[in-house]
Amino acid sequence: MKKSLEHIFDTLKENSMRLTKSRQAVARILTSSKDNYLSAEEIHQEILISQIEENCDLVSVYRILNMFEKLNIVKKMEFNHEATRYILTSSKIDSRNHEHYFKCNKCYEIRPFSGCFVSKIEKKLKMNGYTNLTHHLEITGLCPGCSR
Amino acid sequence: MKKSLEHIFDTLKENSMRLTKSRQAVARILTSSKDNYLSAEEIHQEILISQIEENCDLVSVYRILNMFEKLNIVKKMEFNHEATRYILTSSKIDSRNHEHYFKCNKCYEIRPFSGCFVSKIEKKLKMNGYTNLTHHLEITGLCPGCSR
DNA sequence: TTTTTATTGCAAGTATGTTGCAATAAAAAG
DNA sequence: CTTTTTATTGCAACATACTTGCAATAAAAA
Repeated sequence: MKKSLEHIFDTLKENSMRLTKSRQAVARILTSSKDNYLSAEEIHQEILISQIEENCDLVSVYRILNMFEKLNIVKKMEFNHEATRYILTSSKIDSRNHEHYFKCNKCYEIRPFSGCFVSKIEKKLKMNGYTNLTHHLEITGLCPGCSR
Repeated sequence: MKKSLEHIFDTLKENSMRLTKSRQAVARILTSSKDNYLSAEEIHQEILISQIEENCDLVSVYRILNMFEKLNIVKKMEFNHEATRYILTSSKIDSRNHEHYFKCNKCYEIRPFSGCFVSKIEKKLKMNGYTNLTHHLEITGLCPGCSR
């Protein structure tokens, strides 16, 4: 926890970005929340709730998150037409380099899964002249806990 | 072409929906356009361009498309954070029951591809207690034509 | 033709952002 | 430890992709 917060601060310094209260607040929420996938709106709310002294406009949260993405501190996760969610690149989920997720429709938990079957399809496409391929896979349903 | 247009009109009658000019216009664009995936905005534009006498508010296009979806005339395709696209359920693309698409970033053509590798993953998940599974896969890049 | 009521068009609202610009605050300079 | 510089912020406004309420209109029934 502490570690990744310090890491974010270091990254900001290395890129000569100012260590403002807003940036500290966003970083703190990202590293301390039990959810590892948060929307800008949720981060904004958590900042408001957690500490009265701290304040950060939603617009700034968006700007900070976009900057964090450029600095490779967070990764954007776009689930269909929902609000973009942000995940720390240093998190367990991302560090294993998962690109695919299962999302429960009831508890909203997001779980990554390993094994990318899509690469097989991409291989085929490449052989047929397709280039610059990227993909996005998303499985939804009910997780074991919510299925009971 | 003609056939599917008549088919839409029949479906409306069967469900005692009025055969209004707006609905005819949307149906006409859906069945006659060379694109088989159209957004509400695009359908609206094509109506405006194609025949001066016909007019249909964008709001109505949305309402009509939502109704068409309920009557199983069209299917919604949601590509990431882009505008929803609508495809005729009677189209070749849909009738083969493809669930996955390749979308070219240059010419914007959407091509379905067969073979669902994802079902293997879903099988695994089901064995582990997951239920009500659905998935969405999307591959983007450059098609052979645009790669040259 | 008249009547009924489903449908439409307009205005306004919602969600999820982005952008311009003056005010503020972080870091550098003195 | 002030003052200065300029990056950052907050507010208002704009953008996109829709949805909703309601009075006016038009499709179908009477």
